[in-house]
Amino acid sequence: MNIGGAARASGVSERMIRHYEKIGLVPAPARRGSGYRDYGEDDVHRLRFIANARDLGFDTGEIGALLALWSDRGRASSEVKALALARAEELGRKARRLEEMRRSLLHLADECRGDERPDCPILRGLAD
Amino acid sequence: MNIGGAARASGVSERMIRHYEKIGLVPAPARRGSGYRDYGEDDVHRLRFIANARDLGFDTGEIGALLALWSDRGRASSEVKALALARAEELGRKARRLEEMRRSLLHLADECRGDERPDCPILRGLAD
DNA sequence: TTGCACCCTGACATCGTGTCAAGGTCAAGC
DNA sequence: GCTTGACCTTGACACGATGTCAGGGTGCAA
Repeated sequence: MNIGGAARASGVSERMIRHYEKIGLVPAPARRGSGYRDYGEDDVHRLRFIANARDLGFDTGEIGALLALWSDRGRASSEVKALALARAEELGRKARRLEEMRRSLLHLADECRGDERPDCPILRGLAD
Repeated sequence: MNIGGAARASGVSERMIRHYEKIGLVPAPARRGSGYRDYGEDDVHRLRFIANARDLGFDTGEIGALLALWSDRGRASSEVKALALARAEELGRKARRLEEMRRSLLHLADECRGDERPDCPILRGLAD
């Protein structure tokens, strides 16, 4: 399978497939005589794993760790669970931070009449 | 005031002050004979405004718009309010997305024993 | 005068991703 | 066999916000 097919099958863009290859997240595939990359089902599977992990907010370092665990038949599930829980914790922190910013903004907006007059507590709040 | 003083007074790093100057978010300040940038209170005030807006998650484009409204004595507060509400809405979307990712992860982790055995539904979930 | 803290510009790095350019390859249809 | 269009190759530039480093100039105090 060419890179375009692997991209369609995995949901990872060609650009990112080449990128993941460069940073070592996926192995360099075999090349045809033409120089074209040649992917198999295993490669696509690995790419889909990466796409899923990325969609869950893991960064490339964490994905690398997960892939290593995934390929390691002897790993303990506790390692994976620890990674997942740490990631969940961080996601929770980020979500709370965003929610806090949102409340601050809504609070400011609440006090703003939103009419034709220039007076606006939002700008005053930002200027403090 | 030199750039270091402005940085300390505003909470914006020297690096970012120069950056904001380059992209036009703050005016180029006067220079001393030595070439040193020379800042006044107004500059610091503007930088603090930027720091606050940035902390609320506005990107530089939005901050530029807010600054223009801030400096415009005749603006209608409705414009500012619209920007703030749109930003709040986007923050809410992001927070919900993070929360959703977090729940997915916790759900996977919940089904994982987290012991010495290699069997792990988290990895199986990622591989789908 | 010496030394230290400060300033200047410019460049490179990060991270994930897009896009473009210049060129090679392949398969289908004529 | 040749043309055409879709696909592949590498490399480079870009974003946005920020850090850091290098090489050199300035200002002030002891």
